[in-house]
Amino acid sequence: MILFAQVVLPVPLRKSFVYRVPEEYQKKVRKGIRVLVPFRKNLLTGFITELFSEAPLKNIKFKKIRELLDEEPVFSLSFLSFTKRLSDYYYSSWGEILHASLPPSFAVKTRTVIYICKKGKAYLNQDSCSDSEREILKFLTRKHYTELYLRRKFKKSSFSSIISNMEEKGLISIKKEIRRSPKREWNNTQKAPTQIEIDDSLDSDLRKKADEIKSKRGEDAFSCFLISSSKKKREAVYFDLIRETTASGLKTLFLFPEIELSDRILKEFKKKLGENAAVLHSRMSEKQKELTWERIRRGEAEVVAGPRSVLLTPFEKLGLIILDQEHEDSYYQKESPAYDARIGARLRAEEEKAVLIYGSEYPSVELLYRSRNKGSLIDLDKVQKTQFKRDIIDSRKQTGVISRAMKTGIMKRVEQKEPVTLFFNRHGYASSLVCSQCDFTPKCQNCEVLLTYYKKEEKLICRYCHYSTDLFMKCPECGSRMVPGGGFGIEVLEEELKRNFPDSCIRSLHKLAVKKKNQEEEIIKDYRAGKIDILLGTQMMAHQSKLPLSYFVGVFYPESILRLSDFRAGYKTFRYIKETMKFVKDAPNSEFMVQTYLPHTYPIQNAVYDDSVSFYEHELRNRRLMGYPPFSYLAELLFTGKDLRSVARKSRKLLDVVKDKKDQIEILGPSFAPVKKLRGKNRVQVIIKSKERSSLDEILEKIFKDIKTRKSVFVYE
DNA sequence: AGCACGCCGACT
DNA sequence: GTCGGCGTGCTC
Repeated sequence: MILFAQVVLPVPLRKSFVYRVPEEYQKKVRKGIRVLVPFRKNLLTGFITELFSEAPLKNIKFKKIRELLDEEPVFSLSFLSFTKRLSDYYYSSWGEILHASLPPSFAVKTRTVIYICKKGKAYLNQDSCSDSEREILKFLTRKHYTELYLRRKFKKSSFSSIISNMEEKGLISIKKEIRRSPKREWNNTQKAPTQIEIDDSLDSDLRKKADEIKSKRGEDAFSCFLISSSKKKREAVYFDLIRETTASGLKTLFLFPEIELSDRILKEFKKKLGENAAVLHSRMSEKQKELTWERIRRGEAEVVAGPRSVLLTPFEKLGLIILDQEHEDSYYQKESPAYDARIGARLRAEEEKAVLIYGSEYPSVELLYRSRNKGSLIDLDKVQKTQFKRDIIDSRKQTGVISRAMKTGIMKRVEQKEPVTLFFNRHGYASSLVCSQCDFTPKCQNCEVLLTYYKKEEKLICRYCHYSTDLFMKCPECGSRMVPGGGFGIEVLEEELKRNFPDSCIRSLHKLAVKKKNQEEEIIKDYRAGKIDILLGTQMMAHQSKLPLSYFVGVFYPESILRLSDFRAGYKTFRYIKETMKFVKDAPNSEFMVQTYLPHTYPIQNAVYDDSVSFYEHELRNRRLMGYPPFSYLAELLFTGKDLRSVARKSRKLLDVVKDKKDQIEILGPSFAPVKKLRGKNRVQVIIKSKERSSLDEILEKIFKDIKTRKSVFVYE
C-alpha cells in the first residue's frame, strides 16, 4: 500500500519533501508524474520521485497531495536518475531541472484570491476599522478579487501587512486557487512515414571509422567517442549513425551550439531525415514549442535536435546522443539551473545506456586528452597540405594600427580587384572613455564594468548587459574633455583602412552593425557579389557559414582573446585563428596574415603554421603544470547578494571553512567576478581546484552546509 | 527563493 | 519606550 510520496519542487533547494497520498490516489501514484501540493502557503507543481508504504521520516506532520496531474509519468525512471545526477553534479535543485524539462504550460499556475468573511462585513461598521481596512473591505463586499488585482488597485506599500493582519483577525480569507487553462486537445496528426534519404556519401575511409564506432560500442551499454574532423566528414558519420539508430528503433538526440541556429540545420534534417526530426530552439513561439514537445513525447520524432536546453527534453528509447561543435561556450548554462551540456549529455547517455558522440574540428583540450587516453578518439582528418602563404607580423617593430606588410598585402589585392577579408575581435572604437583631467571613466550602472565607446553610433555600451547611454564628450565630474581610453577597437581599424584605401568599398560586420537580422546576410551577399572590396569583422563573422573564401585573409591582434583571464584562453586563441584561416582560398597565390604584439606565443605560432599536434602538447604541458583541467576539477563558486560587504564576508568565510582541507585543494580568490555586479547584485567568486572529484565534493558539501547565502557552482573538468 | 522569528539601532 | 533593519532557519 502506497501511503507516502517523495516530491521534488521547483524551488532552489537541494531537498525533497514527503507528502501523504490520499486514498483515492493510492492506486494511481507512480514515479515521474506531476502532482499539485501545498507548500508553505502556496500550491506548487511538484514531481514524484519516490514512493513509500510507511513514513520515511519521523516527527513530521505530512501534508496531503492535493491532486495528481498526470495519468502517465512525464518522466521515465532513467530520466529521473539522469536529472538527479545532473543536479548533484552542480549542487543545484533537482526540482528546478525537472521544471526546466517541461514546456511552461505544464506547470499549473495558481492565483491568490481574497474573500470577505462575515466578520469582515460586520467589522466595517466598527470604530476600530482603519481607513485602509475599510477601503479594502468595502471593495470586497461586491465580490472577491485576486490579490494581484487588489495590490494594483490600492497602491499601498504596506499592502501585504494590512492584508495578512486582516486575515489574522478573521475579516477576510485568502485562498490559493488553480488557474485552470483550458485543456489543450492535441490533434492527432498522422505519423509521417519514415522516409530517410539514402546517402552514399560515406567513402571507404569514413565507412571504416563509422564501423569502428559501431564495433567498439557495447550492445546496450554506454559508450563515448570524440570525432575530430572537418564538418563535412563529421556530418557524414553522424547521419550514418543516426540512420542505424533509427533502423534499430531508437531515437537520437542531436545538440548543436546556439550560433548555429540558422535554418541550415532544420533544412539539413528535413532533407536527410524527412519529417521525423523535431527541432526545438529559442526563437520558436510558445505554441510551436509545445506542439513539437508533444510530438516528441508521443514518440513521433526519430531525431530531437536543438541547442543545450534540448538536452532536458524527456523522451524514451534514446540510443544516440550527438553533441556537435563540442568546444563551443554556448554549451555552458550558467544561469540557474547551471550545467554544462557536455557533462549532462554524458550523464544522460550513461543512464540511457546510449552511445555518445562528441564532434569538433579542433576539440577542446580537455576532451581530446581524455578521449585519446581512453582510445575513443576518432581522428578523421589526414594531414592536408595547404598551399597558401602565411605570415606573422610583429607589431612591436611597426608603427601605426596597420603594419606595412599588411598594408602592402591588402593593397596588392585591392589593385587586382580581389576581395579582402579581415578580422579584429574587439568591439567599438575604444574599450572605454576617460576624462583627460580627472581620470573619470563611465561605468555600467548594472555591471560596474567600463563602458565601450562606440564612435559611429555615438553611444557607450556595456559589453555584458548591453546597457547603453548616449555619448558625452564633457566629463560630468569636472567638465573637461573625454578621450578614448584602453585598447582601440574595430572602428579605429575601419577608419584607418578608409584613410589608406579611400577608393575602396569597406564594410564592417559586428554585433552592433547587424542589429537588424537580415543586415548581416545583406552584407555577406554584397561581399559575395563583389560589391565590397574589404570586409572587416569580429569573431562572429568567422561563424558565418556563407562567408566566401578569399585570396587574402588578415587577422589583427588575436591577443585580445589570449589575454582573457580564462584557463582556456590559449586554446580559444588557437581556435579563433583556425576559424579565420578556413576562409583562405587554398591556392599558391593566397595569403594569410596575422598581425600581433605577441608573435612568438605558441597558440598563434601553432595555429598559423598548422601544427595542431604541437599546440595540444604544449597546452597540455601548461595545464598540467598549473593544475588546470583536464588535470584537475575546477569549481567556480559565485556568491551573489545586494550588500557587497556581506557577500564579501561570506566569501571570505569560505577560506575558514576549508582551512583543514588545504592539502587537497588550491583556492584562487575570493575576488570580484568578471561581471562585478548584475541586476543590482554584487558578484564575488572563488575558484577551487582539486585533483580528485571526491575531495572537491567533500569541500563543496561543507561549504554549502556552513555558508548560508545565495551561491552557485560551475564545475569544469 | 520566500517567509517568519529574533535581536540591536534611530525615532514618535 | 517602539519601528524596522537583515541574520538565521525552515519549508514535507
